[in-house]
Amino acid sequence: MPTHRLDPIDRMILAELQADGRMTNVELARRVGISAPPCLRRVRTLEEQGFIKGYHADVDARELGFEVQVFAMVGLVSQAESDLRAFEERCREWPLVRECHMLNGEVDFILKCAAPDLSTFQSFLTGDLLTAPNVASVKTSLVIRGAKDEPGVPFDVLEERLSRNA
Amino acid sequence: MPTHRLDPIDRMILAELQADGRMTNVELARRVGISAPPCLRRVRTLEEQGFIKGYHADVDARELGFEVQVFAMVGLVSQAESDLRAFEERCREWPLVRECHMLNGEVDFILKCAAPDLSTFQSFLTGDLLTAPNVASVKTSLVIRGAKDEPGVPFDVLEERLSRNA
DNA sequence: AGGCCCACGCAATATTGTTTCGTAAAAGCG
DNA sequence: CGCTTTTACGAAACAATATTGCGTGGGCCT
Repeated sequence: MPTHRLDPIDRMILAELQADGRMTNVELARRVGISAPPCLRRVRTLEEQGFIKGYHADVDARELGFEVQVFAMVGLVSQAESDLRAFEERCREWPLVRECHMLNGEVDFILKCAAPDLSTFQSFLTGDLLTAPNVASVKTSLVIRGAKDEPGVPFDVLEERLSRNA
Repeated sequence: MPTHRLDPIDRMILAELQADGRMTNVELARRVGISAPPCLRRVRTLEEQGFIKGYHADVDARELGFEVQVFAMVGLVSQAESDLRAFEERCREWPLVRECHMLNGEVDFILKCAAPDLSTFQSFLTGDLLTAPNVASVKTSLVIRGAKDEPGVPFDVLEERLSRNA
């Protein structure tokens, strides 16, 4: 079990790498105010302990030809744990499904999907999702436009909170 | 206007950097089958042309103390363009709101929110979101657990599609 | 064919990543 | 209160990578 305690420098590192994941280590070290070697050690530790799960380029879906983005609200017939797991596993195998979250309330899952065009999504919807075992209902909403898409978490909220509890 | 045409190597680069945004350029070059200098030139071009919008570390929200993730479905009173813009602008200023997408159908916007705990989210909900001008209704759903969270777009779907149209 | 234009690869240099090591400050203990 | 242990830092040395400049070969138009 790791030492699960992050000091202010660790949090700065996470905030910087969340904002720019390709920053060089020397630049990162300069920004958080320590020299390069301990900075790199901290980053490696944060990766090993799972605070950093990975690094990803943010590609422009529309420019790449994925013009359709859809949120799908899915209700299941059975909410037995094994049935929930089975549905989640199916979602992992569908490449059009980018995110799958289990929710409370009347809807069981929300899916974020990306497709090159509407007909591709429609054939996925009718051919895969609606016909999957245990699926009771699906309500889809097309994304007209994106207004905000920030990665990860708001570190400023975290810092505020920590200074209050200090 | 750029030459908007991506060859197979460009798409490979995007796929690799989406999967691992911190890959070194020599490793990337090795994987896509060209030498390092032209590979770096391609990456720079993809960045300048906007195919790559940025790089981000994927941090573990729960480990960091953001235990609550919520989807909020928001309906507005007026859907006049200026009112839509005004609401979007407000979302950009709320740090708890990580994503904001405008939808078709009965719901106008879907918001993905992250908060350290339920009470923080509740005070945002009642103090900010519900009392914001022009907001008619908000339905929130807590995320019980995440089942899939893949970044970006499925490149294998794109390649399939391109080979069919060839 | 000839010439132009890209994009490539090679080689050289600048910058960065990584390991090693000595030191100093903080935490635990007699 | 002083000692040991632990932990993290920074400087230097080394390895690897990023970046630039340049020469070359293939596609393409006239």
